[in-house]
Amino acid sequence: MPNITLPDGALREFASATCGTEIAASIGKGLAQSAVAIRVDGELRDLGRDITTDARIEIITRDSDEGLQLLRHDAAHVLAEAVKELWPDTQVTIGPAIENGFYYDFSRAKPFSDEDLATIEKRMQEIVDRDETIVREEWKRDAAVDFFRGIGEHYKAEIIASIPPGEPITLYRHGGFVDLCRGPHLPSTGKLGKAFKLTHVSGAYWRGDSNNEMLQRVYGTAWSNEKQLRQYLQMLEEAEKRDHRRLGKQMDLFHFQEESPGAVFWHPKGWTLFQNLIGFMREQQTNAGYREINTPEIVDRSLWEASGHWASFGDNMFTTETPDGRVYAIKPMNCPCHIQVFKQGITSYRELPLRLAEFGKCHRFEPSGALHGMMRVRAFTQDDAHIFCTSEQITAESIAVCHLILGIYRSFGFENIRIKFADRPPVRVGSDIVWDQAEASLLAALDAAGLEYTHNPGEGAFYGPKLEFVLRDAIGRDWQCGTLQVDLNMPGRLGASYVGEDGNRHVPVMLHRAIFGSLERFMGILLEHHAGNLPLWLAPVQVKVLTITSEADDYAAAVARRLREAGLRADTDLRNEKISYKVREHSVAKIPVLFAVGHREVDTGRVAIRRLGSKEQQDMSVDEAVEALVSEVSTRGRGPAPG
RNA sequence: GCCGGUAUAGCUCAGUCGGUAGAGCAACUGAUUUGUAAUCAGUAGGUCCCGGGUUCGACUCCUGGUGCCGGCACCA
Repeated sequence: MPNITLPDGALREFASATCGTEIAASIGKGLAQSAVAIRVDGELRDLGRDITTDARIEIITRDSDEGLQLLRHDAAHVLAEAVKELWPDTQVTIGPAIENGFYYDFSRAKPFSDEDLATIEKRMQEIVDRDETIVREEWKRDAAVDFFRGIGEHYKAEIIASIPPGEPITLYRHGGFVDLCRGPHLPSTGKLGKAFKLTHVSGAYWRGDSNNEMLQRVYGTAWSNEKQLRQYLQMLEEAEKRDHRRLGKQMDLFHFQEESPGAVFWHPKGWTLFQNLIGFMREQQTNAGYREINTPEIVDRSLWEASGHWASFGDNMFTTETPDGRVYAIKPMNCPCHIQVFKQGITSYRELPLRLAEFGKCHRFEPSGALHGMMRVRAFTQDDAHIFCTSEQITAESIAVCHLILGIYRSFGFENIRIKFADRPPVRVGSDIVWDQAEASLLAALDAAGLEYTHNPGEGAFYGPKLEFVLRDAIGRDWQCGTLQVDLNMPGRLGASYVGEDGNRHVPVMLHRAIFGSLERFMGILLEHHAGNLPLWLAPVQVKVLTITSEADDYAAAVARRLREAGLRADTDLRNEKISYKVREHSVAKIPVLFAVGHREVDTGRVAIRRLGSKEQQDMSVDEAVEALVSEVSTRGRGPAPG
């Protein structure tokens, strides 16, 4: 006679063994329909599993985040069932729920085609219509391995064999399909509903290891109702319109071409924007006590051998051999060069922390498949800096860096920044004591700054732990931009030292930090974030003065001159075209401010102002307009104060 | 690098069975002097990604590259 406690504290008594389905039904018809699983004393379970003892429960519905995860997981199983029905000799492997959907990896000789995708989706629909009961079974390990080997599912057998002994093996069966799965699952395939769609196919390595064979992955999206599915597909369409590669063309900012894969050809407007980013960062850094330097782009291989990069990343460096037989690497990073600057002369502890910054152009021979617009390039500009300090100064400097990074991101309109803390990797240099200290310093900085973060175990650099500041592109792909790394290795390796209070030489700690990370990547994300509608202070062309008749040509030119004299980036459009044509064209080009001038404005000394994205017009004197814009630009990016 | 897809005018894209290519926009010329998201007419524009092959003939078929796109792996 189990007593069941509901989330609101209500107690219900059931005659004998009960189950989630029965409990949900006893509460209400709606709940019974939207129920997908049940949490019993904290453990997620199938609705149909018996509950024989007193328990605190919670019904998981398809509308909840957890329910949606289960729905997506079920979609993966139904996908696998469909594929097995259509092509029985295909082997199944794994199929988890992911953000927005699910995938399943299959092993088969022939990759899936787009036509196959449509066929599979249709069959999945049939399986949903069949409403097959999903049955949970507990198996013994060896029996399960034998079973899957027996039916030719060698990947499944391998997975089960690698499950630690003692852990329960559960299989789920629906229709003619059986899969190893921890569960839970929906009661039947019909519960999946119609709100799913297969989206694309791709290759994926077995167990995520590029030494293994490549499997065929099918991706899909799934939602709790069809309205959500429609909204998601619509969001993808909208996101495509703000793809930075498309905006780059539309706004005439940059291009790529075959002769230099992964390298940007900057056009005048794009380069203006690039310089605006650098100018802003330069000002912020100077205020934060950084000093700017510049170091060579081509450096003899011996320095890279000494730093350790030649051994670890030699294959990913561009190199050049000169006629005199020397081999140089085109720098993939600035750190070794910054240490050379630090090493000049003798540094006293009184000079620490010493913050050296560089807008350094780096080249990395990235794998061809990694290239992606401006987000992943082979030639890029880092807003790099290295802070040389004592170990006592790590935490304070780290806090300052975190504040600087977040304040700057906020200036560009980014509010939701994800921070990842990556700690010691299996292969690393330095003693555990030193690592303890480095990791603790970063964590202390995060705590002191009151920042939330996720933990990325084992993902730190070989020389030290790091924080990664991650921004998201238009369609939800994450890109690391800023970074803060504690390096207790390289300064010593390259012979850097300072004279301490005790008169002895000590090896300084080096903090690596970048805020944009790569200016190219940051600009890509910035463009997508604002859909190309850049804030006034960043826009390459801020004001366009449009004439309505040619009578206003001289006046327009004079107004544009006034704007430029006030420090604004302004231009005229004197063409013999209708005003609506000009408004459209410059709106498409994302010019933030349009001034229209005709005979009325000439007579009164005023301008008709139209802001991008608005249909409203404002009438102002030229003086008022210039003042308003100058004042708007001067508050550039200074958003709400941090904290 | 791996799996799949793809490459035609400045841009977006059509092009059937193998018979040397077309549209819209942009550009250019002319007309129009216009009041807030496309005025009209005309002109010009092509190594159909590159190399090799099959063929009387290749944008089209085969083959080897390269770039790009979507993933996977990688990302100091």
